[in-house]
Amino acid sequence: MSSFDDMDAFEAASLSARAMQARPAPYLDELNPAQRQAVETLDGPVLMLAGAGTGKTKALTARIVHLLNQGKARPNEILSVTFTNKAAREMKTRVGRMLGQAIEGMPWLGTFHAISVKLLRRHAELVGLKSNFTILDSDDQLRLMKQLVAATNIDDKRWPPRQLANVIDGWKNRAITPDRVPAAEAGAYNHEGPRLYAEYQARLKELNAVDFGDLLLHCVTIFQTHEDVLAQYQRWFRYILVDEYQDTNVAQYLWLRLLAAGHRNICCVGDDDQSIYGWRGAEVGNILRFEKDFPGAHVVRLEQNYRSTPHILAAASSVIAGNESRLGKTLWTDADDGEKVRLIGHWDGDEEARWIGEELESMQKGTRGMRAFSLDDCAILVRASHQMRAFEDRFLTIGLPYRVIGGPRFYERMEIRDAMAYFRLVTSPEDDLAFERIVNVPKRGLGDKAQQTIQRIARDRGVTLVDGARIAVAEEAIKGKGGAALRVLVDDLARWGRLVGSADLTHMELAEQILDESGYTAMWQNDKTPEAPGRLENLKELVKALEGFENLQGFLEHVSLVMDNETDDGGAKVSVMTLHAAKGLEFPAVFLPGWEDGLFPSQRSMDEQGLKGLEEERRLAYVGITRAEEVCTISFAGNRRVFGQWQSQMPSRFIDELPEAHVEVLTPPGLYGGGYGAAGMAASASPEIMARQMSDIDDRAQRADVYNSPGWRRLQARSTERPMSQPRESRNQVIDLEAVSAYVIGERVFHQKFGYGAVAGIEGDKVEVDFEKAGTKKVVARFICAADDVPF
DNA sequence: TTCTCCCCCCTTTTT
DNA sequence: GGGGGGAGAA
Repeated sequence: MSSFDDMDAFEAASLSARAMQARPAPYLDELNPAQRQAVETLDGPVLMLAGAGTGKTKALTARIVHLLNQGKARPNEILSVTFTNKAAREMKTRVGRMLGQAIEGMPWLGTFHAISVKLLRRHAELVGLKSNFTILDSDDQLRLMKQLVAATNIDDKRWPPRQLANVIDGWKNRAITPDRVPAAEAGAYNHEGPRLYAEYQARLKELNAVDFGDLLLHCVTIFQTHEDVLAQYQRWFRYILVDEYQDTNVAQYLWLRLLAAGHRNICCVGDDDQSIYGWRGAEVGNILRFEKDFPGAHVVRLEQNYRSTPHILAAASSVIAGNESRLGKTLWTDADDGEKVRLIGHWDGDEEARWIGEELESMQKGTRGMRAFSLDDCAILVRASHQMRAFEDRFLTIGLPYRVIGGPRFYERMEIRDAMAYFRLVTSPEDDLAFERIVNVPKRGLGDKAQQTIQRIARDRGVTLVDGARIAVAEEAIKGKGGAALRVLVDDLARWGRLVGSADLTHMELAEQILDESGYTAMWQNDKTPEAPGRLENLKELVKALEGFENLQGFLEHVSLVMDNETDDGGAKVSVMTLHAAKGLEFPAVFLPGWEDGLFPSQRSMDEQGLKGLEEERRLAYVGITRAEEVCTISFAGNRRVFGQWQSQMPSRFIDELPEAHVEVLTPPGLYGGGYGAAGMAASASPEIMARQMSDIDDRAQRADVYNSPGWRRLQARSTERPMSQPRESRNQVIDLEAVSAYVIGERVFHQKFGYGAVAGIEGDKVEVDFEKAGTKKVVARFICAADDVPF
């Protein structure tokens, strides 16, 4: 039954081992010396420091194959952990391809979370859960937090429940249980953090539910408190492989270290320069500390890059060199030069999207002396998901096929969540959160008051909400229409529950029946809003997605772990995704739009994390650039809509860090030449841009002022006054001196974020300003401008 | 109870 | 430009 004693797996294992032993290991010949060393050093701890594009997945998969080939382990004795489902899938197919056969027998190749679920289902009772526990999504999690906060005397305006969720997540990421919250952090969330954390955990237990963080945390707890269980797995997992080690958080680190403690056959692969999940609790320290944790570890560095051209590599290296804390690697390649990294500035975000759209169209035919690219070869990587909409809008207008990866996800849509809540409730009636979600969806006349009655009854008798509702119906605690509707709902739930696993109908039919009989489908059919048809479509797709699973439970678990619904209907498409989602991927042509200070690097990251945040942003820039194989196009806009308001933007500081010798500035006519006003616009701008410009009130004045803004000056300075060949130091000096000398003490200045103020002192390239609202702050000179020059 | 309007705050990034 | 929450009306 369990994969532990899975005979199929065993069969597959011995089969493949024999098959591989019959002929030599061709996969080894394809490796370079460093990769080969990483693959062949099978026993003992190994740390593979693998820069971007150095073939680490290849090495990792070859290592798995080699383990099997050498008869070191059977497929189900290898624990192989990744961070994303995508990476897990990829590795599975690559191992299969290398072995020359489909590989079904690797049950322990998966994400930390997927593997943890598997472990936890077996040992749930050790942490007070039943093995059919539900996994809450962040939506449920937040609703639970809200309830807890509401029950406390806390102003949820000042202390948003979301913040509590972050605090608790942070603790879980560091494997801190409620009883172990450090004294220094007892003040978190208005001093209620630790108590609410304990309450939250208690509530989860009542609900027989876990959140994402719990999956790992519970496993660690089990390992720490039940030596026999731990020992069993230590013996079972003879070899451990970990991908993206730089992204492990403390909980994951403990999880791994406990499992590897016996034989220490652990191979971690990572790149400190690609650590981009610090906000999720990732500890780069884990990778830096590896040799201490595992004395005698073999460290292998993969530095030959097989992905990108030298220009792209040089640009990436130059940017990442700005970071202080790194192990340091030198990537090299023997590829031909190819295109320089292309840099282009735009008037605004719409213009940027328009240009990229047009560029994509011409690139399909081949343009600017480059080869032709298929849309599948192209990707647009953004910092924040809201940037994707501009591209979607544009691509829809011009009919350019695109695919959004990791955007608003299928399973996060309202109708899908509602439907899933029905399914959840039918398969596990104790799922109170699911009940709350659907009790009045569709409208059943069960408003706040009725729901409170149900809650009260349930709490008083210590039963689930469904049972509470049943009692309310029996005792007629809820009168009128609502009461009648509740009776129907309760009966329906019971009836559907009896149909689960029934031989008379498939789980797809059951799902359909639930949606129809509950009135949920009808609710959307009667809905006249424009999105209703789409929602019905999605529901159909949901039922269709059920086909791939044996039963409803299996499906629900899949969904909670794999939030994306991969449906790709052929045809070449350009991919649009966040930089985070792009990690581990590569594309011949990459567009990196929105390189503007505040957006990228993100203001928030810098505000909250300071230099640490900036360095993580810089690593993100590095990840972005290194996704490109042949062409990398970076762009920024002078103006952008932020929360629906036009705001002038300054080019990202990372742009200054690009090496000039490897960058080509693409300058469309009319942008920098000063002729962007009426004349230049008529010639080059598209009708809709003109229309928008015309509709902007006093746009003429605005435009004139933008010319004087520091960002605009910098833009101009960059492309015209100083040729790209000028050495970098002197360029920076020029800018800074320029900016500083522009101010005198006492002068009234303006700062994007802090507003108006008076210059109080000048120090290098920093200016001390007494802001009227924000107090005295030292700011970088180029972020302020004379008060008269304010761009609006 | 529900609907609608208005105001506020907001947005990193993901398993 | 958009969603959530509160207030007030049908």
